[in-house]
Amino acid sequence: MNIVSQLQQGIAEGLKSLYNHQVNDSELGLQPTRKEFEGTYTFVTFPYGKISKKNPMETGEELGAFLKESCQVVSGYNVVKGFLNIELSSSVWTDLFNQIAQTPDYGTHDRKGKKVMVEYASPNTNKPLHLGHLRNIFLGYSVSKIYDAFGYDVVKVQIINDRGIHICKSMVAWQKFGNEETPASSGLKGDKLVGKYYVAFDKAYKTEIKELVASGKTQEEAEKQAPILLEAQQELIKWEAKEPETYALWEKMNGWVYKGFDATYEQMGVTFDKLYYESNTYLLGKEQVAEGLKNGHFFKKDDGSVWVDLTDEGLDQKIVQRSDGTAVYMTQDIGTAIQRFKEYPGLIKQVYTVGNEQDYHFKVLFLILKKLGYKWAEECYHLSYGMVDLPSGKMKSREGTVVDADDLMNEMVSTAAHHTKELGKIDGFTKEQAEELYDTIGLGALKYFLLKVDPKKRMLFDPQESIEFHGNTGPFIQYTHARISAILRRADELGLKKDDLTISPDIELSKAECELIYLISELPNRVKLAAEDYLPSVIAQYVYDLAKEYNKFYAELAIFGEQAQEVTVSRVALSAQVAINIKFGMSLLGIHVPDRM
RNA sequence: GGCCUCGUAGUUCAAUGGAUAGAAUAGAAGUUUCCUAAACUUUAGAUGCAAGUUCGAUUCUUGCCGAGGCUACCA
Repeated sequence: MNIVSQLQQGIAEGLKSLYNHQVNDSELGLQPTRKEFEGTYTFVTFPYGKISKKNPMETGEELGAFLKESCQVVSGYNVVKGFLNIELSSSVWTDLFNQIAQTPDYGTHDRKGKKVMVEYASPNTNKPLHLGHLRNIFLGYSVSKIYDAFGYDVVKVQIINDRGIHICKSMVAWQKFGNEETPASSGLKGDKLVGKYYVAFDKAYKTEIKELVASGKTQEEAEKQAPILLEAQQELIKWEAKEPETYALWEKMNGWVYKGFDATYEQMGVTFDKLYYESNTYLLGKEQVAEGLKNGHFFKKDDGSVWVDLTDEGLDQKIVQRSDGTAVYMTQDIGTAIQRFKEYPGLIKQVYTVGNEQDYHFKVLFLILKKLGYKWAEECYHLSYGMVDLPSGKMKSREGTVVDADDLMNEMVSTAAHHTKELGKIDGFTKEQAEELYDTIGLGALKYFLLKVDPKKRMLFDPQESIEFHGNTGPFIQYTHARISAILRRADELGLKKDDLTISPDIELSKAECELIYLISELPNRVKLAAEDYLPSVIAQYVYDLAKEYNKFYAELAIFGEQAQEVTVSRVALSAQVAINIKFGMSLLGIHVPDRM
C-alpha cells in the first residue's frame, strides 16, 4: 500500500472520528508540500470548515494530532493557515526506496490486456518530411511508449496519403522535365527527388497562369485552365481507371518516396506496426453513408449530396458524400475508423496525432461515429499539436522557408559532433562509438526540445538552445546520466556490488536524498498522468526534475577530488536508481542516454 | 461574421481551484576554479484588460483586446 493512500485513509478516519463525516479515501486531495515548509504532503483544510465547525487552523491541528497518533508513517505535522503539512518518519523513505529498488520494471503498470492504436505521421508522398512532421512523429511515438508503460498493447500505425491530385502533379512534372531521372542516377533521396518535381510542377503552373493572364484571362480562369493542371487532372482520371502505364509510374515514384521516408524514420528512431495507404482506403465509408441515410442519421439534399446535421451539438451541417456520389475525406475517415476496430479485436481506443488545423474535422468525425452508434467513438482522441516556429520566423512551404527533417537532424548531429570534438571528449572512443554519441546527443536535443512543451501550444524551436548542456535540455539530462554512470563505474572499482544496492534503515538521510527518493517514487504516478492526458511533456518535466535534483546531491556527494567523501552503499544505491529512472523516463520520450559522453 | 486554441519574468517553458505564481536561460554582484561539457551564493524581473463565481482564480464563467487556426461538393 503506498504512502498516499495510507495518508488518505488516515485522514478519512480522522474526519469520521473527529467530526462524524464520511468521505471516500480517494477523494481526499494531497499535494506535495512546497519547498519552503517542513513536510512531504499537504492536506488543505479550508473546505472542511463547515464540517468541523471550526476554523481551518484548528481543523488542521486536530487532524494532524489524530494522524500522528494513529498513522505509523506520520512522524509530525505543522499547520500554516489552512494547510496541514504532514511530515513522514525517515524509515518511510528507506523502506520505500528498498521496495522500489527490488521491483523489476519499476515505473511500468500491470498489463491491461487491452489494445490502443496510435496513428502518427500522415505524410503526403509528394514532398519530404519537415519540422512539423518531426513534432508529430516524436509526439505519437512517445505517447505509444507511454501507453505501453501504462499497460496497454499499442499498435503504432501510419497512414500514407499516396493518392490524389498532388502525386499526379509530381508525376506529370517528372514525365515532362525528368529525363528519366531516378534516385540512383541523381544521388538524391527518393522523397527529395519526387519533391523536386512537385516544386517543378508548381513553378511551371505559375508560369502558365501568368501567360494566360497576359493573354487576357482572369486570374481565376487562368488558374483553372492552365494546361499542365489539366494534364495532372487527366493523370488522376487515368490513375483511377488503373491504366497500366500511369499506375506503374505511380508505383515507381511512390516506391522511391517510401525508401526515402524509411531512411528518415530510421534516423529518427521510430517504427510502425502497420501501414495504411489511402489508395486502399479511400473508397471506405460509403456503406456507412448508405446505412446512415437509411437510419436517418444523414439526409440527402436536392442535388443528391449527403449531409449530416450537427446543429444540435452546436456545429454546422457537414457534407459526407458529394452529389456525384464520390466520397470526401470525412467519409473515408469514418470507414477507416470502423475498419480498424474490426481488424483489431480488443481495440478500445484510437489516438490520432494530427495538427490542430484539423481540430474541427476530428470533432465532427467523432460525433458522427457516435451518432452511428459506435460506443468506442468516445474513446477516440485527437492528439492535436500546434505549429513549430523557428527563430527565423514562420515556416511557409510556399516561400521555401520549410525546414527539412533530414537537414535538421543532420545539422543537429553535426553540431553535437563539432562541440564534442572541440572539447576533446571522445578520447578512447572508436569511430563508431563517437558517431553513435553524436547521434545520441543531436537527436536527443531535438526530441527533448519538441516534447517538453505542451503539445497543443504553438512553440518556438531554437536549435542552438536545444543542444545546450545547461538548462532544461536533452543533453543536460543525458549528461547527468553519464555522470552517474561514471560514479557507478567508480563504485565498481571500489568493490561495491551493484546487485545488492539497498539502503540500510538506520542511515540518516539528507534532505536532498529524501527529495530524490520522493521523486523516484513518483514515477508510476507520472506515467499515469502522462498517459491519461496524452502529455509526453509530463515525463520530460519529470526527468528534468530528477536530473536537477540529482545535481544538488552530486555536489553533496563529492566523490572525486580532494574532499572526496566515503562512497557508501546507500549513495551508490541511490545513484543507481536515479540512473534507472532517468533512462526509463527518457526511453518513454524515445531518447537514448549514454553511459559516457 | 460564426466557431476553436493560445496569451505568464527580456526570452523559452511550468503550475490536479490552494500558501509568497515555479524553472531555465539572458542580466547584475560575489565566492571559487578542472564535479566529464564546472559549481555555488546573492539579486532583480511576469499572470493582456475588466467584471463574476469561490474561503481562495494563472486555472472556471462572461465581455473586450491581441496572435494563430477552422469556417470548401480540398485533402
